[in-house]
Amino acid sequence: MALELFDSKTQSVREFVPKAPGKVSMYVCGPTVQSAPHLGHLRSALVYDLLRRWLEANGQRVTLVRNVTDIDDKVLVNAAAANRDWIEFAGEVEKTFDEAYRSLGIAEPTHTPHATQHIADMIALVESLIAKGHAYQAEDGSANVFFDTASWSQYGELTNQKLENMEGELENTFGKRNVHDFALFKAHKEGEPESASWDTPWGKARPGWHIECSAMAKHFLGESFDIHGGGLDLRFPHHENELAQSRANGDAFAKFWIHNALVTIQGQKMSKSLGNGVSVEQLLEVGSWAAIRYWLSSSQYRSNLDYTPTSLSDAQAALDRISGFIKRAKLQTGSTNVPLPDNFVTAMNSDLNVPGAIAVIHETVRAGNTALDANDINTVTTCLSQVVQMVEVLGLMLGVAKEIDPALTQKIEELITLRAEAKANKDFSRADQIRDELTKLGVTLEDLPNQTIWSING
RNA sequence: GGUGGAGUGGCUGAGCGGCCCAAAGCAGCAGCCUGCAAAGCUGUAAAACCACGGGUUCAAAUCCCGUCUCCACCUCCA
Repeated sequence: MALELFDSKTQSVREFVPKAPGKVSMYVCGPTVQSAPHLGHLRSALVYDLLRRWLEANGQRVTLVRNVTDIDDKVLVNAAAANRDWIEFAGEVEKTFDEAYRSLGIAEPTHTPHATQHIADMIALVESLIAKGHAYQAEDGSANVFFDTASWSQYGELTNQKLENMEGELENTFGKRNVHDFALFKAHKEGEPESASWDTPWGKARPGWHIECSAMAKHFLGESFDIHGGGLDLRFPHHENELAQSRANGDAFAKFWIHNALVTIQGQKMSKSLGNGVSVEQLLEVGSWAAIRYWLSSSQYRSNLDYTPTSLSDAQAALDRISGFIKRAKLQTGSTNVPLPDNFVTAMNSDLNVPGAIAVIHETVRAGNTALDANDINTVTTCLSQVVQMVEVLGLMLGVAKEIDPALTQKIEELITLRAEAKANKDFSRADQIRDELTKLGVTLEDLPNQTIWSING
């Protein structure tokens, strides 16, 4: 079965066929680096990481572009509030995103363009739009440049809206012809840093938010590409405007629009503006990065994902079940190359049903555990191989190879040996005493029929 | 006012016309294992009348109509 994805422009599930066989081009809206990431940003990045992994697992060569919006009103405002140079500020915030992505096992995109490095591309695109009659310099003579929504009859096609039904800004400001027109370039304002504007044919200005994605997508992927992704909250106006700009310019733009649903907390959207975001620091107090990744994968990407106090501990418990099987099975056998289970493939191909795919992992773990009990090594080998490969595709086992201080390892193993001796001598109070000691070190013991294995920090 | 989406067991969360008297995980319970166990495993066991009311169909959680509730977007947000 082929991969089917929900295209939010046509609002239908369609078979995904890349325009160039074997190659997939994807553009994903990355963060505006105005403040540190919260769960929602991580979910978004993870969704496209999973899509990319699945495409690659199926032999596609994926070119993934994820931009960084490093010039924007909020960046300037937040930098000023922190009394910092905005460029440094944006760079630092970006680092916190990179760090979180890396820790979550999200692979680096093929390209990570920054808005400030593609001003020339944007100017060229805007000049072209003006020449085609779809954009204009502000009526008030400022360096503001707007997209002329009235000139583009298909405006609203992405979100199925009509201009006359839309609420607009109450006041028509900055020299727009129409309240729904949106900025392509914003004129330099008094009090803003000189470094935050560029010389353009219309005067000193900085780019509007939407134009960067159109320009950078075209720069890296061409006029037409396969997939455009981003958070559901970007559908309008951001993606609608991107589409309008690019299409009005004559570019075919994205063939599939993918929108990931949001992370909620108590049923409400987690967002910077609501200030209810759960930060990475807060999460790491209750769970590991692996638990965060597992949890973020545990709902289909088009469903909301509600954060509850037990979310991460539930995820950690489920993950421990999988890693426990892998660890035990590896003591008995190795893994070989086997095909992924059909159910797993079907789930992944069904609009990236990752929770369905995870269910298959658990089913396979159960089968493997049963086989371990029955000493059925052939089945154990098959299950282990399948689990390892599925886990690999989903990138679930973060930090499996985490390093432990060799001296500590030695101490732990000595204690385990002493405990085994005590047990052999039926000195159980001594054995329990040693076990307590290990518990204090954060070590959990697991007594197997013929040996004791251990893990650290739960 | 407009445009989308959602309501499934104690919790999380799949399924979207028959394989569903509803996957999977967590919690719980029972059993196994164990010197014991806070660890591990298993479940032929238990737990959901799939928001509510109508309808279509041989067959509905899944389709249609109505009602209620909730969420998102139309302003910066993944």
